Amino acid sequence: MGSTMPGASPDFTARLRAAGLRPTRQRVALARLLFESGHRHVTAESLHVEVKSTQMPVSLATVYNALNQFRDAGLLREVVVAPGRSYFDTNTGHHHHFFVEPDGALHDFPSDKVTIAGLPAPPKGTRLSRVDVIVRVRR
Amino acid sequence: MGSTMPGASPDFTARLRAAGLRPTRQRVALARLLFESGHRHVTAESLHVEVKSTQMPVSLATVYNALNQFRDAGLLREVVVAPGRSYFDTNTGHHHHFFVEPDGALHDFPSDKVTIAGLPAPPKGTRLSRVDVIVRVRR
DNA sequence: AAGAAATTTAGAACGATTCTAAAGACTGCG
DNA sequence: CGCAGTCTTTAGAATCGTTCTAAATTTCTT
Ligand SMILES: [Mn+2]
Ligand SMILES: [Mn+2]
Ligand SMILES: [Zn+2]
Ligand SMILES: [Zn+2]
Repeated sequence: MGSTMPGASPDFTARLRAAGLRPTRQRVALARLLFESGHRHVTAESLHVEVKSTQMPVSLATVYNALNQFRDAGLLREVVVAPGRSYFDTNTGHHHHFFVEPDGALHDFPSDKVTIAGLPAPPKGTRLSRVDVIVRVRR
Repeated sequence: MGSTMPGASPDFTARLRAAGLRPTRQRVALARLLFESGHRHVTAESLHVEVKSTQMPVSLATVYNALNQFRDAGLLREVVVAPGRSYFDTNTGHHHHFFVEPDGALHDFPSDKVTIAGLPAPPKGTRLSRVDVIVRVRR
């Protein structure tokens, strides 16, 4: 058995360490929720609700800290679709989003079949950073 | 001369009335700032600063009310580019945006030269509402 | 195990936006 | 015009999402 933490998640521990983050219990618990299944879109509040119903409840401040750190480390990407609320996306690859207006649900779609042609050159003195396509839909 | 308000703006008065909004002095003052010259991108705060240096200062609450009403009436469109701040856009036609990351500046670009091909069909039970393209650039 | 450094936490603080309820303005009618 | 009715404005309080503070706890290194 493992030397220090039975039932630990060496995967997430290593992944956090590789990102330059100490694998604290809180960060491991959050990383498990975020990364152990498929891609997800969460808000700080939704992730906090989720982690509270766990063996390792985590304060809301820590959820915010972790999300920002994970984003800065490239483990997450932040998606802005609505004023006043940030979504964090575990899918860091190239893709775009459907945003379902009333409920606030986000759905990925791959960018490799999408062609954006005819974009003008960036304004003088600026370099392209990212192109976000948000397809807003309603029921 | 006009019958009741010398120096009034019949243009804006009529435009507000057509939108189902009473042409109050505050709304006329804001409409003048927003619509009398070319297209603009404003925040509630920036428009408030601007209108305060006018013969008709307007409270911040009224600026928020007016921007939301103008948006609901189709006179403005709301653009979401950064968490925690809403931009209102006097250009309600089809177009997209450059967003200059550090300073928060927005620049329009026309959508008629841009081709977006290969967008997947909207999720089941939803109808397309709008496609937003945000080209994020940095200095 | 001990010390140093990083992290977590509760609660306060913050900035943007909305709400409340009282005062004021606009409109239609006499 | 003058009034009543309705809508609008306003200051200030409240709310909401997020960040900050500073003290307690955990992690890491030796
Ligand atoms: Mn953030
Ligand atoms: Mn709004
Ligand atoms: Zn996504
Ligand atoms: Zn615009």
